[in-house]
Amino acid sequence: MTTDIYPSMTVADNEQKERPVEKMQLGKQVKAIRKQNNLTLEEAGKLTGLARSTLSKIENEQISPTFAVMQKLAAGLNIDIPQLFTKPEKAQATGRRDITKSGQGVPHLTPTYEHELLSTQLSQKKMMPYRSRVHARSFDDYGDWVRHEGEEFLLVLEGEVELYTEFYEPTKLTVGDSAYYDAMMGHVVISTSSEDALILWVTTS
Amino acid sequence: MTTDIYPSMTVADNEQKERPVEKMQLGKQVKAIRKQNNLTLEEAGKLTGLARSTLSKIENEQISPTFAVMQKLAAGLNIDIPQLFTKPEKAQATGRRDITKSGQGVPHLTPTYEHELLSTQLSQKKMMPYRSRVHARSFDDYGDWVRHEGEEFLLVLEGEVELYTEFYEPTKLTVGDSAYYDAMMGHVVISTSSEDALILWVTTS
DNA sequence: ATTAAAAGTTTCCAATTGGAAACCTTTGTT
DNA sequence: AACAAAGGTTTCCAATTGGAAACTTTTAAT
Repeated sequence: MTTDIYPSMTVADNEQKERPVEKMQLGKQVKAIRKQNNLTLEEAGKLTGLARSTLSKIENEQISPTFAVMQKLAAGLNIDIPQLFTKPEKAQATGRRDITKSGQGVPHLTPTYEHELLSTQLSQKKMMPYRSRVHARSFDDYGDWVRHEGEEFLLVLEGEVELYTEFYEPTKLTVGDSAYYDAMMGHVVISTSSEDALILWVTTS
Repeated sequence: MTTDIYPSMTVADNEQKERPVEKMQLGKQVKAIRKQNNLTLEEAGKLTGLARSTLSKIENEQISPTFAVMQKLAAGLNIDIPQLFTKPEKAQATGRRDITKSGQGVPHLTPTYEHELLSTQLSQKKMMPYRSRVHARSFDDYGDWVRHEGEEFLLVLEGEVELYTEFYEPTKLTVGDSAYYDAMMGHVVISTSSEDALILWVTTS
């Protein structure tokens, strides 16, 4: 070993420590998925291009399917391969809700926007909704692209705006129009009407 | 949920549409991971409990390993199985966007709602936005609670509604009001004004 | 209850995988 | 350059998978 910052793997290392083995039954999972789609082995066979006997054996853990077969399975059932052996993480049913009356959100001001954060009572949520008045009137009001992790959905509530996104032509949006984009792609919204535009935004956390 | 928005799978369905096949080379990936850890086939063999000939053949795509072997591989190299065939997601910047002009979404009708699905061009997205006219005028129009995986955000665009959620008192919402809740908690929205209410909904996938 | 059809399991065997060892190739040393 | 050693590939074969068809169980209908 040279001077690695992080210890690299060694044979000895691993022979010791046990990694918590993926103890999910691939078979159980496949069967569950098939049942969820109300398919018989015959039908699933048609979809995946596999013999129903093969499917039966996989479901009953009598054989360990090859990767090629797993690909056929996933493609045929229209799912991703990991779903074949990963438990569908059970809804963390928080059983909570949070209502925000109009105008009662948490304000957050910037030169270009006047944000009103919604649903701020729930901390662990997967989406971040907020409503914003757009002050910006030109791309230069931002200086540069806005860019961050996650995906973003927006809906125009009032006014008219122009949505600038990297790689695309600027697009005019009016009340009721919406857009969905990868937020890592540079993006910026400016108001093109006389008054400020009002936008609803939802971002993934 | 009784009123599914998305159609369920059928045999006919799938025989038509091709799912973009995971065209990642499992072999390339395995080799890359082994190299990253500065392991020889011999060493990797020790770690995983597989013959170096087997590893060689897997890396060169000469054989399709069984799931059992993939488990050994993952355990031995101390990674998760999906990493064996998934490119290390580079902030998965899809670099895509999808704009839906007002009224141009995909319609979906139920007795209680008139949905307009937004941003349907992007398939792998994390949020599902749609705009709905609420026909329902009483809880009984639904028969039972609506309940499903994920979280839900809603914003009232027009009209007045009453939001029923399990464990909470019904709440009146008017234009601009919003709510965020765990969708596993029973929920239902009814219009309380003379005309149908219009709601924006965003659900996690 | 009986029968027919559908769904699922098991058997049998050809095709493919996985391991041991032989066989190449590359790297490093003199 | 020649050699040795390490790393990697290919061969050969036993073990296992995957498909076709036989067989058993379940469901539905009379």
